[in-house]
Amino acid sequence: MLDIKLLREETDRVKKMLLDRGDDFDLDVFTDLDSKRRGILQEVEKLKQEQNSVSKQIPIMKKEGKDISKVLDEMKVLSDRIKEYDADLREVEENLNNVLLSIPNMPHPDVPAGKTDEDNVEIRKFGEPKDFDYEPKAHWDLGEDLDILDFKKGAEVTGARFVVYKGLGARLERALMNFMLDLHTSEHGYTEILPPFMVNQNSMVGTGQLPKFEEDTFKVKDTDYYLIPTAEVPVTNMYKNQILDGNDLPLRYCAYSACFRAEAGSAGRDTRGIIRQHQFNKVELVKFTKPEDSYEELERLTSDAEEVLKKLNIPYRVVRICMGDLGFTAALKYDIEVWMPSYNKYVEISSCSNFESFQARRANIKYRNSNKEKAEFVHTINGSGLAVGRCTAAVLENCQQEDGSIIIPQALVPYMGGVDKIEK
RNA sequence: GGAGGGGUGUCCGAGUGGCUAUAAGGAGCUGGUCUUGAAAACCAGUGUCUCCGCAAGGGGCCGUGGGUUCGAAUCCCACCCCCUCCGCCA
Repeated sequence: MLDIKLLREETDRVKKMLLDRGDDFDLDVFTDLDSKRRGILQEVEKLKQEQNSVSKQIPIMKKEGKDISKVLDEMKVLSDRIKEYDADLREVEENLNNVLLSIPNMPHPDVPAGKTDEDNVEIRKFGEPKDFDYEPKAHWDLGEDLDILDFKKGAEVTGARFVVYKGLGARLERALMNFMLDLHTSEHGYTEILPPFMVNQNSMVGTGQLPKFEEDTFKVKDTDYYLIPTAEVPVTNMYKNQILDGNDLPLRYCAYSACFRAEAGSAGRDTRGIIRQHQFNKVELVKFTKPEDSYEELERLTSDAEEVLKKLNIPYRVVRICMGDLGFTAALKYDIEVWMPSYNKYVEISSCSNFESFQARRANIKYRNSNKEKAEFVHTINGSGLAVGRCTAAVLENCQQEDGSIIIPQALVPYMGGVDKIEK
């Protein structure tokens, strides 16, 4: 959510932002509702002031033995009028709030212009894609041949876009999760969280998934609960409606969770393999920082996530996401893209974003350095560290041998119980 | 799932329709007095708001949302959360 003062005072700037993002939201809707609300408010508050002051007089007049029946009659009329205004106000405020929750974040000036992911700007690269002297296999073929990924069973047990990991495939996925969590907790200073995998609607609004992206979510029937699309949601909302001690900032958390996404609108994309599933594993990094530290912390978080691929020695690049591809909530975003031989290109494996105060304002998360100061909104930052399923796919494809076996990266071998190769 | 108890400001905690509840009292915090310095003691200040207003000022907020009333933290309804006991259960 943006500061309402910004929307009022710098309407043109916000309009330009919406245009740059390719968002078709009409800001005049906000302006109208906002002035309507203020109009009603000024009327009703005048009436309430009168009601309050007369109400204070009533017990005094009673005590003096005066006849107050006429005053009570007048007050009844006043009270009814206030109720009418309040009802109008409620309606306008509900609409206004929905509008506020539907306006995307203001991008940072460093966000490159552009409309699609084609326009994202490469920032740096690690490693070189291996030049196979044979036709490399895709991870779905490798996985089926080695009997470690079973797409047929996933489809039978549940449906399309679900997979069953078997044997060393399951072990590899679990090894990656543990490897990532250990790296971030013991070397990068994050505190591990194992959050609930369902959250209430309020939390989904807090981090920006709702109300706009309902069709991307899985909702649990007859409850207020949603399956989390990322651990960002429960972890960020741990501090909703709280004032944090500035001396404790930045807070750095890492969390494993399964993630659930309906992938509405992605029909036909990445239908083979484990790149785009309805359920996948992810280790998420989340930070709460002071505003002045947030961009430095974003850089650190991104490099913390990159470290996973460096240690696995798998090629990747980092891109800065352009205006049109930025997403609703971010002010600035880096994607880490891993080399995927079957796609013959780099594929997103992590998105690292600074939301500035956008989520903090929605979830009402503040800090103050001492109780002399007025509390201010924190900045929130998060990124995948990394998407585990995609990382499994990357290991299979990048570490494959001509005979279809997989050489496990050295850093993972201890997590594989000493197994250094997956073969038939 | 059943029965009972509870949710009040930074924290503890009082308050069951108007009678300084204009949220008591205490702790904490800030400033001061005293002191070589500190502690203690004493004095004073100290809730919040993405609410309205140029300001003066006004309004809202006692778990959440409705309602009753001239007037609600207080009464009514629904829901959420926490605690105790019972049942069920990995």
